[in-house]
Amino acid sequence: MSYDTTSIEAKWQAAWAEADLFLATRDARPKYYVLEMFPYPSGRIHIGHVRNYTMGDVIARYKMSCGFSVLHPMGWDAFGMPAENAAMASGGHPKEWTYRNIDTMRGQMKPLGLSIDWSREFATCDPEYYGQQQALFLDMLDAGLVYRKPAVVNWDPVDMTVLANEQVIDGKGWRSGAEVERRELTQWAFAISSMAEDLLDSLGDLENWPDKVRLMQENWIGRSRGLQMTFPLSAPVHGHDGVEIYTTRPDTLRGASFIAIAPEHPLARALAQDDAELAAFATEVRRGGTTEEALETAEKRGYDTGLTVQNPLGGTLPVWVANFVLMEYGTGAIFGCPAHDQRDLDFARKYDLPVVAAFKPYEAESFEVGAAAYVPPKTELVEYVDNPAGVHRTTGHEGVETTIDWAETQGIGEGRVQYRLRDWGLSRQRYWGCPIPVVHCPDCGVVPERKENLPVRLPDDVTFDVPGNPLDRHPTWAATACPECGADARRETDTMDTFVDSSWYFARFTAPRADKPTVAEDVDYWMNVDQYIGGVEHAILHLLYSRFFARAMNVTGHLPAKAREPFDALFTQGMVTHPAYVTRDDKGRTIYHLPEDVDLSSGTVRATGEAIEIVPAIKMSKSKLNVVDPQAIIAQFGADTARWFVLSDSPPERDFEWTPEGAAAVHKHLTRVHRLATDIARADRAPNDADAELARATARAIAEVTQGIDGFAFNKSVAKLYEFTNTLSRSDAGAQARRDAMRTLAQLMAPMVPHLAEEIWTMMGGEGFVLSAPWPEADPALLVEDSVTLPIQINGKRRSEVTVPKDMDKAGIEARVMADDAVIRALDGGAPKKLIVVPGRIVNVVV
RNA sequence: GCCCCCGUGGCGGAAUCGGUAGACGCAGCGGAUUCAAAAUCCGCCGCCGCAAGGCUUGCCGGUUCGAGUCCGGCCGGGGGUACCA
Repeated sequence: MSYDTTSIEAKWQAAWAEADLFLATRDARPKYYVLEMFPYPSGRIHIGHVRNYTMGDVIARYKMSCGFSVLHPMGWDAFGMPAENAAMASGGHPKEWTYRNIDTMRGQMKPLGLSIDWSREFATCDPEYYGQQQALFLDMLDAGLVYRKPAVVNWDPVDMTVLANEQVIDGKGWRSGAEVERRELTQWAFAISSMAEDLLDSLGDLENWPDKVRLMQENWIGRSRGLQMTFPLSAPVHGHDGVEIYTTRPDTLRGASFIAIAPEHPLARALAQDDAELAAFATEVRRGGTTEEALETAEKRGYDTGLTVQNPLGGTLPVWVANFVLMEYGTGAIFGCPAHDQRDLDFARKYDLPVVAAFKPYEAESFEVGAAAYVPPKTELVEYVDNPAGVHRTTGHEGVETTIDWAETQGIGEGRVQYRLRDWGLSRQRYWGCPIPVVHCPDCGVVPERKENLPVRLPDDVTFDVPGNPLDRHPTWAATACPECGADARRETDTMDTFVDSSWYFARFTAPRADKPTVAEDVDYWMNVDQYIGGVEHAILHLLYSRFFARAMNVTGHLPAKAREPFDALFTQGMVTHPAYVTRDDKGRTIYHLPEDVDLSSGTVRATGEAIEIVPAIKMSKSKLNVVDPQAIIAQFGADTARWFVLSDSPPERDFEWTPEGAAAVHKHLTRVHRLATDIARADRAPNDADAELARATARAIAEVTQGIDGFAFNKSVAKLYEFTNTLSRSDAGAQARRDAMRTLAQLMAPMVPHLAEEIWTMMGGEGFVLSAPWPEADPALLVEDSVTLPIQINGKRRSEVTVPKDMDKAGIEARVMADDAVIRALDGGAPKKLIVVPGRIVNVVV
C-alpha cells in the first residue's frame, strides 16, 4: 500500500465532514476558542496563509484531543481599497471581485484539511454583518463614544479626492502626480482616548501577550505628565490674551527662548486673516502627506508673528508659527528650549534665537551647548541653573515634579497627564465599506438612522470611471427622509474605516447568524478568544482598536465584562514578506505588479514583457523570489507535506523561507513514516529486551512534542518527531511494542499532518478518529534518568566530563572531578583556586 | 525622525533559568545494495591546522568562575508610524 496523498486526504476530509467533527457546540466540556486573524480576500491564498492557518489548526486539533469543545471559525475581512482599485483598473464591481476571490480562496483552503467550523463563515461585506455593525455604531453614538470633529486628510488637488497614506508617494498623489496637501474635513471619530488610561493599565494583565506588543502599545498610548500653563500676550490680539502651552519638561523653563504654535492654532488662523505672508506660510507648510513620518522628517520651518508673551521668569518670548507643532497633541503650542531639545536647537540656530541652559552636567567644570542639545535621561543627575522652583542638584524627573509643584503654588499653571493616543477617525470617503448609518437633515441636523431600517445597504449601481466617492455622486442613493421629522434629507455618504469591521468579528463568530450583534448565552460561553494568532504588523492598530471595541461593546451591553480584554493569549507569527515587482511609466513613477503577473525567469511582466525591478533591493534574495502556489504543492506532495513543512525549520515567530528541496524532503519523510507503519502493521516479532527502551523513548517523545505545542514551538515538536521516528525505525523491539509506539507517533503527528495520522491510526487498529482519542500522557516513571553526565570546565573551557549518579551530592562530585585525568594534569600537583559545582549542570575548575 | 523586534555552520535552525554552542532537517562527501540507475539503508560533515592545538554565535567594550543568553555603544535587516490590511 503506497502513500497516495490524493486519495488519503480526500477520504479523511470526507469522513470528518460526515461526522461533523468541527462543528462548534456549546456543551458540558470546557471550551477553547482559537482564532487566526481572518484574511483579506486578495485573490489567492499564499504560503503565508497556509502557515498561519496551519498553526491555528495545530492548536485547535491538539485542544480537541485534550477534551475541549473547540471553536475554530473562519471569515473574510472583505471591505477595503483593493476591491475599488481592481474596479478602477479593469472595470467590474468591487462586490463581484470580492465574492469571486472569497470563493477561490475558500476552495484553496479546504484541501488543507483545516479543522474549521465552516458553518460560521461570513464576510464583513455581507449586509447581515455590516448591518449589525451599524447597530453597534448607533449604540455607541448613544453612549457618547462616537462624535464628529475636524480631522486632517491627504487632499489631491487635481483628482479632487481624498487619498490614503499608501496612495501618497513622495508627497505626491499616486495617479495624478500632483503635490498633496493636508486639508481638514469634519469626520466621525471613536472616543478611544477616553479609555486611554484603562487601555494602558490593563496591558499589565495580558500575561500571555508578547512583551514586545505590550511595550509597543504602551509607547503608542504614550502617557506623559507635564505642565499646562498660559503665557500672557504682551498685548491682546483678536480676543486672545495669552498662549496656553503644554510641556513635559517644565524644568527647562529657564531655557525657553521662543513660543511656537501650530499653523492651525486659532491664534495663527486669526493672525493670518490680515497677514498675507503668514497665510502664505500656512499654505506652504500644508503641503505634503499626513503621516507622522512625513511631518517628523519635513524641514523645520517657522514664521515670526512679531507678537511676544510675558515670561513668568521675567522678560518676553517671541511667538512663532512652526510646522513641527501639531494641533492634535497637547494644546497646539509649546515653548522652545533649544539647549535641551535637538529640534528646538536646530530651529534656534536656523532663526538665530538664543540658547540658554536650564541645567548642566553634574559637577561639570564648564558647559556650553554646541551642535548637539544636552538631553540626558531623566534619571541622570544634573545641576540646575537658577531654577525657579529652587532645585539644584537632582534628576530630570525630580526637576519636572518640583517645577510643576512650584508652578501650581505660584498659580502659573497646572500639572496634567496627557496621552499621545488620538481619537480614532473612522470616516472614509469611499464606496466599498460599511455605510455610516446617519442622515443629515436641514432642520434636525445629524440624525441617527432608525434601527429597524438597518442595514443601510450599499447600492450596486456604481461606477469607478472617475476619481472620488461613488456614493457621494450617486443620483438617488443618498436621498432619504429624515428619521425624525420626515423632511427630505441626505444620507451620510462616508463609509467606515475597515478597521471597524475587524474590531468585533471575533465576537460575531460566537453567533454569526443572530439578528442582533451578539447573543448573551453565546458570548458568555465562547468569549474570550483563548488563543489569537496573527501577524505582528497588527501589534498596535488592529489589536488596540479591538480592545477599545470590546470595552465599548461592554458599555453598550453587547459583551460581558470579562470580554473587555477579548484576547486571553496572543501569538504573533513571523511576517510573510513579499518582494515587490516594479516597473516605471514614462514619467518615472513606479507601477507595482502582482507576483503571479511577473515572469521571474526573464525578469519581465508577463503581459507586456517590460523589465521589472524588484524592491526593496536589500530584501532581494533567491528565496524571496520564489512565489509558491499552495495548490501546486498540494497537487504534487499533498496537504500534509505543505502543513508539515511550514511548521518545521523556522520558529513560528520568525519569517519563513520556502525551498523546493525542503518540501521534497518532507514528502520523503512522510512517505517513510507511511512505509514504516505498513511494515510495523505486518510485523510479527516476540517481545524482547528492546521493548523497555522503546517505551522510554515514547515517553520522552510525548513529553517533548507536547511541550513544543504548548510553547508554540512547532519546529521543535517537528524535530522531536523526526528523532522519535528514527528511534522507532531502528528499534529491535517486539511487534506489539512497536505498534504501541507507532500508534503514539500517529497521535503526536495528528495536529500537524492529520490525514496521514488518521491513516496510520486506523492501520494500527486505533478506534474511531485519532482526533477523538485522548492526547497521550507520558508515564513520569519512564522519564527519569538515573545518571547524568557533567561537563568539566577548566578556567571556563570544556576539557573533560564525568558521569555520576543523578542524586550525587556536591562533595561526591568534587571527589570524582579531582580524580579526573584532565583535572590532575591541569592542577599539576597544586590545589584549585576555586571549584564550582552546579549539580545536574556543570563543573568549573579555576586554577 | 520616533517606537518595537531580529542577527548562531554552505542553508533553515537548536541550546526553555547565565552552565558541553551547532539538536533536527536541507545541501555536500564517503560506503552498502544494483549490470547500471532511481529508491532505500549506513557513516562523515562549524572554521583553520598533517597534528598537537587554536578559533568561532554581526562588530567593539563591560559584568561573571563561566555570556549566543545580562549591561553599554555601534553596524546591518525587518515591522509599525493612526486612510494598506
